[in-house]
Amino acid sequence: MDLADLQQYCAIPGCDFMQMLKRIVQPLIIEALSSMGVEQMPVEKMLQASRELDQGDLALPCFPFAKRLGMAPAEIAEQLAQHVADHPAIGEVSGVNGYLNIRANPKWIVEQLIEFGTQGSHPSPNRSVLIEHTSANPNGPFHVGRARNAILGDTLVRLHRLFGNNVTAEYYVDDMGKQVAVLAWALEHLSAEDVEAQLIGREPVNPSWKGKADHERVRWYQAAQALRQEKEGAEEIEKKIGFMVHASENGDEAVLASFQAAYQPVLEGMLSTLGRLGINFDRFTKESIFVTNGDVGRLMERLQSLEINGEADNGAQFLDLGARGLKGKTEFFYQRGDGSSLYATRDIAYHMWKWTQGGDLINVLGEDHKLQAKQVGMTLEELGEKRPEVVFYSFIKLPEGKMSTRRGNVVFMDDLLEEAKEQAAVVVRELRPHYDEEKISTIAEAVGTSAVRFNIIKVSPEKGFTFRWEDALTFEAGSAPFIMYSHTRACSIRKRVETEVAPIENILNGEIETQEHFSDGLITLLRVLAVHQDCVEKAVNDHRPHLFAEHMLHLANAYNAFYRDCHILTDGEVDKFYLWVSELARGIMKDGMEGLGLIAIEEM
RNA sequence: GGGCGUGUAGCACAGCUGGAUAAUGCACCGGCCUCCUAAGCCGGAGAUCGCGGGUUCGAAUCCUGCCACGCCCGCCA
Repeated sequence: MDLADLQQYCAIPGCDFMQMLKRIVQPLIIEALSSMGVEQMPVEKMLQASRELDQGDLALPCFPFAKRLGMAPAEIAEQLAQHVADHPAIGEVSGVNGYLNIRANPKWIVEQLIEFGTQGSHPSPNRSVLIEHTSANPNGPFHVGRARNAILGDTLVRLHRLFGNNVTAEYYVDDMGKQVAVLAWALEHLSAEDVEAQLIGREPVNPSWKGKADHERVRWYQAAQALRQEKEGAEEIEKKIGFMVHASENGDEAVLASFQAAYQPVLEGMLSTLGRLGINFDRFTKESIFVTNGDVGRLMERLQSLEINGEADNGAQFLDLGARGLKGKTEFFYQRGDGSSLYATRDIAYHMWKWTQGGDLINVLGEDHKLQAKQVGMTLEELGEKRPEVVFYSFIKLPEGKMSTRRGNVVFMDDLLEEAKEQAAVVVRELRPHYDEEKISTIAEAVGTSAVRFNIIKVSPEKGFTFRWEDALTFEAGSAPFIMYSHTRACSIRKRVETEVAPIENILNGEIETQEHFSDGLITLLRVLAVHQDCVEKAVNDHRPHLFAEHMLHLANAYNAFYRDCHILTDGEVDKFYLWVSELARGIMKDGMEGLGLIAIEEM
């Protein structure tokens, strides 16, 4: 196979280096097998990335051939190794323990990296996606319990962008529910004194957040919630709030305006917290617009004409989704007896609108929304629309139990970030006593926020997560600072080469000559670089960012091995090839960190 | 009761489209700064993969039963 063939393989979407190698090796193995008398085996499926990296890059288990050949698998593997033809891409072929192991020729990997970069000639997918995430009710400060949605969602946004997709990050603002009504009622009816009287015994607002509306106004919300629990007066309050909710659901402009006045500053406070984590949105869509613009009304009419529609005694409308295979409680109510809409109904209208925006839809939701999401999805299909893709996650809880804004047992993200920064600053001061306070502050902020994000994104979303301060504030291997540190090493080398030798561009222009000798650290790094794009793709397509987080840990670790084995700058002399590898890795680390929302500082 | 999810070393966590000695970090033990930032590197010890059956040449992975934990099963949002 010559270069032209290789390029052809590279033009296949989703083709990374391991797949290229596989495509090269596969026919050679089929040939070798047939020379041994084995035909028509699904080699493509059997040939896999090796688990034992010491043994090779690709492995073919030979056990299934044993019966046909009447030989021991170990023997087959060994013989097969003899029969596989040479190829420049293949470094070594061996038969061990019944496995045929194929090692890529590091020189070949380097040639591919030089020719194509880590992305190969991978065409940018350029798919449009609308990712809706967070969408937390604007009734109080962002707490750690809500953070998983935001961090997961934002990382998905970033990874899609890294992959080349066109992303809109959207926040669906719940501006008409009971929670907002409670907030609006409280702000209108309670004085600051009333609120504090109600919240005696609870922690006061952290002085650091005085004047931040989310922290201030949540007190009103909590006071109102407490009042609603009381024996006296609760009924009256409930009536008023019910009236407001009702009015909002019927699209009452004045009530909606009062809601907005109540929640907007809170929302802005939450967004500033998210901004500190690098989380931003392209668009905010208010739930109420689908009521006021008539979409919800039209939707309910359409739903009523469906054959699975049913009506309760009081006139409430539902769909019998049992007829479409839903188990358990099959009645899905979308309209109250009084004709008003429900949250899910508005959500359906919202999704129909989202589909008109011209992109695939991805939602990030807590596991408590699973049933609801299923009902919404089934209804959308019933209407001839597509279902959105949904990424679910388990809740973050505290060691002492579930978090709740209402009850006030929460860890605020603002406090966590402040604490993270402080802890990081302690470490920087200790490790780099010569840095001035301004520099320490910049580094500590980057390290603190990155560590918080990474701590949450590195575990798979369906796994329950217990928040622990000591885990969130770990800055060692396995954390964001570990990745950041490897990157600063690469930056540091770059800086030294530039100041002590010459501008990098001058050194790296012209041919890069590969070396004949490849040390362990170099090979380790090349291998990780070779699978990078594949990791991005997998994380994006499977909605599993934690896989990419783990890959970045591997990359940082591999860079450290390379750093150990391959000295770039020795006595004022630059090893051009090593510098090229280092610069390639530096760029990939930087992009990858961007994809995870980690801040790629150059010194720490 | 029904649906969905989770259960892997002392702790945390990966692997789950079946394949080798179950990966990684913390904690623990030992080694490495006259050498590009030691937030690092190298080595060691530590696992009946919740429990029982089944399918298979081969099971943490698939099927099945059981146990434990979480979430959901509102004309709430």
